Amino acid sequence: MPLPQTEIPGRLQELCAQRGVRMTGQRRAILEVIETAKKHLDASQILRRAQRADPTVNRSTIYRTLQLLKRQGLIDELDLMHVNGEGHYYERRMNRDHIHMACLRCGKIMEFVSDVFEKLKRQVERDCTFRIVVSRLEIGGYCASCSK
Amino acid sequence: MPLPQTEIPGRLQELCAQRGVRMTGQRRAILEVIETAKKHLDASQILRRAQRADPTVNRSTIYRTLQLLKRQGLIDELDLMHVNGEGHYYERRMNRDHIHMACLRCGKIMEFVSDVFEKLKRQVERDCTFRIVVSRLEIGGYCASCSK
DNA sequence: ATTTTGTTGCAACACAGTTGCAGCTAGATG
DNA sequence: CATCTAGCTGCAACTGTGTTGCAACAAAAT
Repeated sequence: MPLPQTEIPGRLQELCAQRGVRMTGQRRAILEVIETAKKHLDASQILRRAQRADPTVNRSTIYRTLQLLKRQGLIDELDLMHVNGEGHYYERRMNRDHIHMACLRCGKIMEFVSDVFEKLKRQVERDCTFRIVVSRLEIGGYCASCSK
Repeated sequence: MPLPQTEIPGRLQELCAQRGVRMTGQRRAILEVIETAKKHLDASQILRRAQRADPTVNRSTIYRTLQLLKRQGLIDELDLMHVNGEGHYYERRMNRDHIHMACLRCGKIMEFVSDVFEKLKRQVERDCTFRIVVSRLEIGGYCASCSK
């Protein structure tokens, strides 16, 4: 079961600089949180963590920055099938897209990289004449331990 | 570009009866709206339309009924990439899953049925030992006319 | 006809996400 | 290095989505 590769630290800031995105203390704190997160975080979790580095960071800045990063294609927005609450979760965009599986019983989130997924996207682009910018495949069901 | 097949009218009510779901006037109104919808509707649109058949239908009943239908696997919940607002959209679950494509420029929603998608789901079930209950593939990008 | 069980409207609530604005700051300019 | 300006920020107030406790009510089992 292939896992998505991890990324170089500081990369997100570097990519922002390349695109002429103005860098501020608050944004640095937010990028740091997103980059070092070991699980998917929602806006309020990102806020709490970013405030540890910079207590002045405000809730609206979180939302504005998340919008910016989404527009820049640097992060992806997820629902994770709402197994752990409404609202959205965010993650650093990786080199390769991956599928998210959410266990409806234990709430565990799993990730999966697949060539078939890449093939499917190419098929959509070809057969539907559609230029893909962002894609999101979420699956809800039961993980190995909860299926028993 | 294959399209998802349409369904028999009244089917939703029939399926509810089969599962022992109690039928009320309000639920009939809501099921009717979902079944005859020609585009994806959100909760407030479903409310407004259901109230045309039964003006007493309340907002909470909409949300409670949508939850019920979701739990029963009779409808699917979509984000449609939030191209037309936050919140969720709903549609009758079809025999075959389909992919949703949302144009980030004109907001058009397209649907696509693919064997490769079915293959991908089987691969996930096999390789990850995951029993799929619900899946949702949404793609954002540019449609043929907006790509030009 | 009666009883049971689940559904409903209502009003109040919780929470996610947005916005207008005045003040501030990154980084461009000379 | 001082100045300037576009763009960012905190704040507070707001919008909209979805939830909940409760008393009244209605479906369907008896």
